[in-house]
Amino acid sequence: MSHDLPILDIDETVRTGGTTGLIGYRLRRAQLAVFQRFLSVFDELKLRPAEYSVLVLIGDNPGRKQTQIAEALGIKRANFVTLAHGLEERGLIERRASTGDKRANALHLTPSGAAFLAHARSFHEAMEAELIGRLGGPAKRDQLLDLLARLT
Amino acid sequence: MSHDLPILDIDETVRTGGTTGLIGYRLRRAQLAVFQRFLSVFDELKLRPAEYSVLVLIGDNPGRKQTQIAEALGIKRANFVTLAHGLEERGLIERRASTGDKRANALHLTPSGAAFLAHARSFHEAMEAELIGRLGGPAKRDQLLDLLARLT
DNA sequence: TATTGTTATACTCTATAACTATA
DNA sequence: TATAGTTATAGAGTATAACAATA
Repeated sequence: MSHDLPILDIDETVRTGGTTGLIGYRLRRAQLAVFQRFLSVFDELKLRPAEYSVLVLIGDNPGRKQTQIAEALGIKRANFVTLAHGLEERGLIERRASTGDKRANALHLTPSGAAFLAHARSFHEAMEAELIGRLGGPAKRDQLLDLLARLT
Repeated sequence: MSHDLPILDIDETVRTGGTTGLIGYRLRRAQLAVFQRFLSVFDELKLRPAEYSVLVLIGDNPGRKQTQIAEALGIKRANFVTLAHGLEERGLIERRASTGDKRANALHLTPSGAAFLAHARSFHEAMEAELIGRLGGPAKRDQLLDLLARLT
């Protein structure tokens, strides 16, 4: 892998000989490919990436306020409302009255939400295993996560 | 870097102890961070990532049809119309009548478009150098690009 | 005054269908 | 029949402002 290879290998008839950077471009391409894979795997569960991450966070941090979960995921609290409402309508989460602060909603998984999350997690783990395989093993995965962390 | 660290380090009060995968999540986070950096750097040029990639491709492949440039970048040809129109209105590109096929537009940079692109490239190269620094050098960058390619 | 959840709204990006003129 | 460019449109995702209830 050299930095002066063509940016594009999608269509061999269109190429660049640029020596400019391409980290952002390749990063975006890889992210889109992985997300596309996620979408197709989670299609039958009718679960979007953001919804899955919310369930994971609530499962690991029951009782938190909407603002806390939303901020941890980089979701604006205004947009989190619709997301949480959808999960609540599906019976996966509950918005209980918070003890102490009457403004806040304490988020919890319902029993069926916990079961659903366990199922979704197994899907995710299978996908992750496939990605690790493509990367060349767990050591390569750790290498990738380390490099990504340096960009964040 | 181990795989059973918390997914979230944004807010220490919200964490997961999950052993599930996080490649997609970290990939998305890193991609957003890099794109955010791109947006702030290219803000004064009033240039979006997609517009920049189009200019680069036209610069390296003058005379190509809209469809060819669009497909190479994963942009729908319907959405490419507005994008190309904006670049043309700014005097950066030209849509010339294609020789042979009267349906097609042959895309070219204008002289000022070429000068503008050279300027934008220098911005991009500086950003890329900064990213390489954060990664720990060119070897690390190549390592990252190699790993990303395996995911695509 | 500040914060929580909420509504309304707008802007970008992306996706599809359908049209026209050419091939 | 198929392709190139275009238009219209719809759906996500994301952003801000403003409000009522509560702190």
